[in-house]
Amino acid sequence: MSQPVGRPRDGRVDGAIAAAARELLAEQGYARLTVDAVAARAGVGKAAIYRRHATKEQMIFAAVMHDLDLATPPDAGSLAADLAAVVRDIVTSLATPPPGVVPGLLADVHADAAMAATFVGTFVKAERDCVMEVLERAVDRGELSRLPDPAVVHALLLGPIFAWLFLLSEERERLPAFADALAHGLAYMLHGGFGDGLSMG
Amino acid sequence: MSQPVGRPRDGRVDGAIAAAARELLAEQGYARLTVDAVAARAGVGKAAIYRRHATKEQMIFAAVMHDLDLATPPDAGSLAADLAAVVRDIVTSLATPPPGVVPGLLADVHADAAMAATFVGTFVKAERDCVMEVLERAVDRGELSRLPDPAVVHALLLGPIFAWLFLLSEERERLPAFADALAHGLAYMLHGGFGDGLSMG
Amino acid sequence: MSQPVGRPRDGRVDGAIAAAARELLAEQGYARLTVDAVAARAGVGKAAIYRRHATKEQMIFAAVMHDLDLATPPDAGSLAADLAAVVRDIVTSLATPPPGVVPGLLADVHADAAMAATFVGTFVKAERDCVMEVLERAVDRGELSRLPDPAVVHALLLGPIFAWLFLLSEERERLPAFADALAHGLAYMLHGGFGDGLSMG
Amino acid sequence: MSQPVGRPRDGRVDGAIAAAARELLAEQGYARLTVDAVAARAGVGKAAIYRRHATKEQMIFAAVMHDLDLATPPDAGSLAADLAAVVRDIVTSLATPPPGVVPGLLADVHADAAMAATFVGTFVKAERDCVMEVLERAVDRGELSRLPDPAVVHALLLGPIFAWLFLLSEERERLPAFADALAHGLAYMLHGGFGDGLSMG
DNA sequence: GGCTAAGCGAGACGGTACGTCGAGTCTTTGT
DNA sequence: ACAAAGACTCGACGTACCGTCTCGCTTAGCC
Repeated sequence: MSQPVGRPRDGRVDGAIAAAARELLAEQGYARLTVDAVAARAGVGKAAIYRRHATKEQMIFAAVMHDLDLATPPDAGSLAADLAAVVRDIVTSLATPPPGVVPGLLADVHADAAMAATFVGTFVKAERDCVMEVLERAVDRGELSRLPDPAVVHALLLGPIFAWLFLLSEERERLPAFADALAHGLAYMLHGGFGDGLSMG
Repeated sequence: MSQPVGRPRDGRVDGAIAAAARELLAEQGYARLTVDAVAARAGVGKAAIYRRHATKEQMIFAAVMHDLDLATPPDAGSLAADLAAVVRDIVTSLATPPPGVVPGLLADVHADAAMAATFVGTFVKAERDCVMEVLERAVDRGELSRLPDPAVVHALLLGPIFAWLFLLSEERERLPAFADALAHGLAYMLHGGFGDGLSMG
Repeated sequence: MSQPVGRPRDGRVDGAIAAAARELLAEQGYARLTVDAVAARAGVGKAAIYRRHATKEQMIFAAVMHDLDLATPPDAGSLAADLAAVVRDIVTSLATPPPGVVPGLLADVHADAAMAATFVGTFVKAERDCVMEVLERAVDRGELSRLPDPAVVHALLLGPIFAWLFLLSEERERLPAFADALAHGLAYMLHGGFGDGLSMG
Repeated sequence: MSQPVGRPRDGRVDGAIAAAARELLAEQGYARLTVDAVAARAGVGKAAIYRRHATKEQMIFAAVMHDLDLATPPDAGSLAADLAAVVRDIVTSLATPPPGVVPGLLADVHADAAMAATFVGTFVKAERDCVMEVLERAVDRGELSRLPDPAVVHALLLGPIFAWLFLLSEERERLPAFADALAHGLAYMLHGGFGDGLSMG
């Protein structure tokens, strides 16, 4: 391993950058965010940002994703309850960032293959693992006879929430009720055998 | 009504701009699209573009949205079959544009209130009308006892397709099968009473 | 000769264009003058302007030069008095247009060979004829023994006035006194034999 | 004094901009000069130009004026000889730049109050100092009894040269002879008392 | 009176340059 | 070697203006 030489990085700088980025995203929106503004707000040189992040997009990605809580929720006793917990986590992830940030980030992810790989390997995989765990619990419990395709279930959980917020621009007040109904409807579907093997994949 | 005065707009210019924009989106991707390049490709001055569109983003929006086919599909005899037809239209809308265009457009829509209003009033409303029509047919047919909330059904149709393509980056080959299963699963859910009154909306 | 066919030009349009151009030159300065503004002010289409003038510069040239009085002043009895009258005409030509117009016009003349030819053939030649006439009177009168080079005398009359106004930006109040001294100084010089044949040309 | 912070300006950039501008003025003329072309020729970004000059015109002004040699010529022993030396310097200043540059610059100077002030404070003042020095020498020598108004003498020196070149478009071959005659004629006039006190100023 | 040709105001057209802004890199001085 | 500051190249943006063209309409002379 290489011994670090010279002045070590100031750890407070990382935090200042992320905080400044989040503040400016909230104040001015995704499209109006500039690296110069982040540097100025953070009281930091632009070089300090580019020493840590290869591009502006990766800086934003890091700032927004920095503390996403994606641990699998504890066993709630039933598939429906477990799915409801997962859906609530998804809602939190999508509804917490300032408006415009999630669509902006998604566009940037699709414009850069490296970010796409990171995004799928980090965020998607973590969520997928939650889904997988919850489904396996249901099989173990005997609620489901076979393990459904987790990609399918994942899409059915994540997609409607995303659509509600960012495609249809429906009222956010109704989102918790919609999320809950989604979890129960999906459990009903899975109990009915949809999602098993051939019928869905 | 004010009768037009001065030289009228040349309709071929609108078409040339939209065509050039679509070509360049396909060839170079969303992020690399330049207004100058569109003007050059269309054989048009930049002024002609900015006379029609306030910003680059609105030009792209108009070019991509200009001829989306969102007519309600004919009655297929059952709710499941009708939903399958709607889902196929949605898949076509989302999967046809060159990669990166849909996420880019979505980000731009969320960065501009005027575009957001247009987007909801055009694309979303047209799709919503399809959904509504299909659900009313099912009620008329006696398949459903009550009319479900069309916003909920819309989110359940559109969201998973979008997630499959743009959030989860799942294989496009499996999309038709997934779309079909989605339509049938959703029909099963609606037959089961989910979406009626309190339980979902 | 070709018989004119079709609607004849509206003579009021020429006047309106020239008047609008002069007004806008006075209000906004040479560099800020636009053809659209002239057309709007004149209540005229741009085509009407370009039907009469090949370029913006020629339009300005015509508008500014439209009524320059360059008739040779009557015999005042002496070379000095005649020169003083010519100098007063030159002062009027140069000091009357709004500030910035003369330098602007001069730059345009030097940017376009056709305008340069017109300028020399019109304005310069008319002034040169005045100078020539005045010098010939002096020879006839016996004030001068030989005819000086009119180009030299012309430069010595016109140049200092131009310099006072546009190169040195000296006070305009002192210009009449300066012009008068110039005329007398020049007459003194010519009486002394400067300007004759070899000694000056 | 505030000590400089951040990266200092690269002095080579200033030189490259000025050199590129002068080259392009010579190659393409005043009207065809573009800022983009200057930047490209200088191997410099446009931002580097606009960091130094507020407008295209000020850039050209700086490029053309940057190294005008306006030192007072050494004492040549007589007023006529001193004036001849000053006139030669003026001829060099006016006849050296590519055609069209001097009129163009003059027009731009009159379109911008800030440039006008700089022009008078720099170029005019330096020339005026030369004139003043030469006249004082003549007074010290006893050639002149009183000091003439330097503004008047300046106008009489500079104006005819400018007129010869840019107003009358006379032959450049005859310019040296004209300049020499001008110097001697002016010396004759001054010796005769014109320019003293009341008679000229 | 009808026909033809050219004028008219209005404003869109292609093109070109402007001056600004942002991204990512580099070069200072300090610590 | 890292820090802040800020100049650097590059390239796109949206605006402005020029000179031309295209509308619908008016105004003349010639049949």
